[in-house]
Amino acid sequence: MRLKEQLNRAIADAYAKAGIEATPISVNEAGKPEFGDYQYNGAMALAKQLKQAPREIAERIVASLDSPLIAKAEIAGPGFINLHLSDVALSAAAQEARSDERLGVALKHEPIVAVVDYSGPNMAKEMHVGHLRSTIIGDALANMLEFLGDEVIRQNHIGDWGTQFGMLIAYLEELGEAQTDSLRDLEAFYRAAKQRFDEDSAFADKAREYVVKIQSGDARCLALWRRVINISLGHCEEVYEKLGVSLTREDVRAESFYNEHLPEIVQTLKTQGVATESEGAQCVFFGEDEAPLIVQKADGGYLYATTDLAALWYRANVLHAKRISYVVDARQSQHFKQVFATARKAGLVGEDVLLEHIAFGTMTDKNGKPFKTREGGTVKLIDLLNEAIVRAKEAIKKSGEYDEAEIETIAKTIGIGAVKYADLSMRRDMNYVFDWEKMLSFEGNTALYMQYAYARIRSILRKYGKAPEGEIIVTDALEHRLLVQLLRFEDTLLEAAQKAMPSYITSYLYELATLFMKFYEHNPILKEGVDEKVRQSRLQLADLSAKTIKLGLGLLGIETVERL
RNA sequence: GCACUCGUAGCUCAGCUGGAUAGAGCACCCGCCUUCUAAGCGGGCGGUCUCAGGUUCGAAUCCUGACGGGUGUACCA
Repeated sequence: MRLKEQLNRAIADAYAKAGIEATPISVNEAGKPEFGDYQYNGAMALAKQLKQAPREIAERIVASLDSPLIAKAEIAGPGFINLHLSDVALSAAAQEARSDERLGVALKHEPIVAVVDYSGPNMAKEMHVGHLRSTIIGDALANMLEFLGDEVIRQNHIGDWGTQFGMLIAYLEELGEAQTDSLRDLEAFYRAAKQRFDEDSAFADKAREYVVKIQSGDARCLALWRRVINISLGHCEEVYEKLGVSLTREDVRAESFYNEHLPEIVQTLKTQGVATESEGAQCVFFGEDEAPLIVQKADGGYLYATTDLAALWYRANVLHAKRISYVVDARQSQHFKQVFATARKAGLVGEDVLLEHIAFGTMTDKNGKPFKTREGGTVKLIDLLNEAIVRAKEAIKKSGEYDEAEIETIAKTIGIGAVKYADLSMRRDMNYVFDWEKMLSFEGNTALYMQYAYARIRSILRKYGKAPEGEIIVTDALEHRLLVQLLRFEDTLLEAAQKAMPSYITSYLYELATLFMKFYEHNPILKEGVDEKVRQSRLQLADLSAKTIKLGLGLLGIETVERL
């Protein structure tokens, strides 16, 4: 239910009715339960304009306020309007939501094609913990947009093109082409190849020559290259599978895919005068103090920026995207700013296409330094995930009796859930220090808290065994708050999707689960002595809570289990 | 040098389309399992929201500056 939209409309109507000629501001969620559910703070700002006391203005607004959603509007302090929502209206909406697969969340009226570019691992190395953020934030964003009705095209812009591949295939050839087993540990393979490259100049020359050969389409080199890419992609898919990320091979649109378009991109930029030559390279300039965007090197080679421009053109003109979101580390802000500006200037994307860099902070080590692949201190992503599952297993064994299969499922669900939640629950623009304990914690505000709340509810519903029915009757303030929180789901989701902020969802879910836990402690459901109508009502509140938690976590890519 | 970003409780973080006594988790102290899962609930402790100005009826939130951390800054991706 779009609560804010409805309340804002009610306020706008009240303005019109009261003859107030001004654009109302938006209602806010109330800071404290005593202040109602929502508050409207627009009266104070009007005082000067209307030359009237703010409380009097508030009274005029309240007198004209007429909405079935609002049970009571009170004026407080200097002119706050505290809105108390109607339990009758909310109950009806909640019942509707409960019987709807989408929990009452409307599909967009005008869906668009939205491209989400995320994960983008380098094929020369294994994924490490630094790749976690792009992968799971991007996946969450894609899921949210898709759920809201957009046609989402996931794009995994893998790094499969560049100088390292000459080195890798030269080394693979040297080992003997049958030796693909040695690629199983890609990190070790990379290190060994690098060592050969650094120590033997003849080998280095061959590696460089192979780069050219791949790019010019030499069949044998291409075959070797494809072998490396395939195995490397297999590693990634293993991680995606374990992580529960929705990316598939269909979503891969590698750097090499754009290779053939690069010359025409540069040509276009040159023809339009967007790119000019400087020190032999083709550059796009922005300002005195700003380094240019180089689109073609002095030696004729193309760069990262060129590929991104080609990708942008492709996404806007072939895929017809109207929103293109790059989920990439904040360190590349300037790069994207320049690439977007260049694409616009050259008309590679239309004015009506939203280009956004969904920047996220860097994951660092304890010294505040970003993880580096070649420094040995890197944690492989697959190792983190496996460790999470092991620790989850230990925690499970302490707390209950499960059979073997159940242990596997539950450990994976809560272990992976913990890792993803630890990351998603923080604002994405924050840097943070990688910490095993934090990633693998099961206490407090973690995925497990929500998963536990979910399992508790499912247990009650299982025990009851039938579908609850009848009205939802609010018997106390706690139930009212739970009900309001449940109906705030759509507003939260809309904002999270619009701003690409998965942490809005985690905050929401934590609050919801907290309210449910309190409700659970204080308001018995199946116990003796509970009035039958109240029981039916509470069962429904519990049911919708479970469904909302499951859906919300699901959009974040976090699973639930029926029993914990 | 220039640009971007962050600076909130001992630690990790919410809150930042300006609003009423600034919220969680962890840690620490106390209480609650003979009835729906104690991975939980209740209570306590803990803050000059980095600092200084400004805008405003009202600033953790907006603007300017300083300080501190991180990052980027011409042919890597």
